[in-house]
Amino acid sequence: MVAVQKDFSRYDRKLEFILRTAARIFAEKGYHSTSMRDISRETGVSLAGLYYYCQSKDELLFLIQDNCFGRVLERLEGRLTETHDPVERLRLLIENHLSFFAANMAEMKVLSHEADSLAGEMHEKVSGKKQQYTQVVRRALADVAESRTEKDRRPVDLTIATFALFGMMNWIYNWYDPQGAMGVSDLVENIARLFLSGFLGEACDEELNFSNPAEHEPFHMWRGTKIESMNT
Amino acid sequence: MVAVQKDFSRYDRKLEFILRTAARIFAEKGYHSTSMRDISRETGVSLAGLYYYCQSKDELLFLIQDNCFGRVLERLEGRLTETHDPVERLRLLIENHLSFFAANMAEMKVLSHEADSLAGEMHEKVSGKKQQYTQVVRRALADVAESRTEKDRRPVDLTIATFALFGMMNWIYNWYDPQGAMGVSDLVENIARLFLSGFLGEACDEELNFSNPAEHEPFHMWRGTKIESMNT
DNA sequence: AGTTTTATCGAACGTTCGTTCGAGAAAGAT
DNA sequence: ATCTTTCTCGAACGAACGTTCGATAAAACT
Repeated sequence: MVAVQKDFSRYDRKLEFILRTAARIFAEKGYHSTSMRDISRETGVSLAGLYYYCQSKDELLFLIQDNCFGRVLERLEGRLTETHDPVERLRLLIENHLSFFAANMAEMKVLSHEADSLAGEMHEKVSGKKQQYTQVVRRALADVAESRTEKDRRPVDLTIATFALFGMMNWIYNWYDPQGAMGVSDLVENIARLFLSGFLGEACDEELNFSNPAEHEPFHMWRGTKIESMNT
Repeated sequence: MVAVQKDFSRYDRKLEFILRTAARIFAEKGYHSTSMRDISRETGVSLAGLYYYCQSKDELLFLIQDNCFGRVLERLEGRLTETHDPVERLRLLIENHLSFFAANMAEMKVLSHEADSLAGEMHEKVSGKKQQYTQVVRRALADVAESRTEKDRRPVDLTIATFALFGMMNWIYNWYDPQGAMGVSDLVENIARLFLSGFLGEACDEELNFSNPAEHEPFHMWRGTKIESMNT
């Protein structure tokens, strides 16, 4: 019953290692096509041993999604306190989403692509966070619209705009290669530009403050250092 | 060996009925979570009987995807001959994609969501059509950009713009309800507006010719009439 | 040292899966 | 009416699946 720091940390780090590996395989072959034997093989943990760290395959998916959503939300809410300017806040939001996506492609792909692979309570909990996140984005868009005179604003439906933005951002798991030549900064700048002022339309670079592009340091959702093998 | 019209038609119509049902179930529960027994139950065709109409479960998915892509491409190429104005062509392209999507939600969801569920030759063939489609869209965007002076154009990366547009359009299966209050016209207008002139930015309604909204007649990919049950 | 807690695993269980086979019914042709 | 082709299906097969159990090893604690 006495949980010393070392034991607690050991268990947690190995669970995290399993989750990280599982996320990678889920992203590669899809949740339903991945077997517990796949995860066993890749982690080096025996098939039965996995069930010491989770109650079911479902729970692995849940832990990945819940953790992932928690981190994005957490970081977003921290960032949004930085400024009160609606356009700048929206740019922060896009930057937060895309840089986190790029730094955690596997987990975010699992989050986007396996949204309906859970059922029951677990599905409810993840869906709750998704709705919460959606509301934050919708609110941010509404703020931008309201900060404008009717003349400087496009007559775009708020719901469509919200999901269009999500579509632009979440679709990247279908084509973007984080290792490739195109950096996260390019992604953020282009998508923020596209969404705000469109493919044609007038410039808004001053407002978006793209003259000195921000640093986009990778933000990994897992705490532990990379562990190639967990053989003790 | 003598294939009379009636026999040929009978076989084809039943295969189509199976494909249509399979597409619906694939869309509902995902390809890998759908069993041949599910399809058997919903179609009323016995488990073994299904294999008279297809060689494998893979082939069912392939036939749906191949058929679906074929139809969109076919219709798009027909429509694109209507005009030479780049902006109008792009609007046509968006309208074509979204109205087809809305009229064939199940099939298009299967196309978007199960893009990597096939392997080997079948995957190659569908991927080929996808690349072809992507090229057409990319070309259309390039034409729009080239028709503009540098001043009237946003400095947006062509690859990012292409996939951002696909993201906006394909993401709708995650939220849009074709039976709901929001019509396809709303979808097309808003997304075309958003993509071309952005959430802020200047108007482009004249160019997009939104004053008299076009008719968006449902275009169903299957030829046959609706068949509730195939009991003969 | 001994005792308790934590961690690991081989072997197996029951289920479900995609697919096959051969017999037979239905439909069409002559 | 007879023969041929087209179509259907119950029953079964082998493989793979998620999960469990009891034994055992490793680690931590006293």
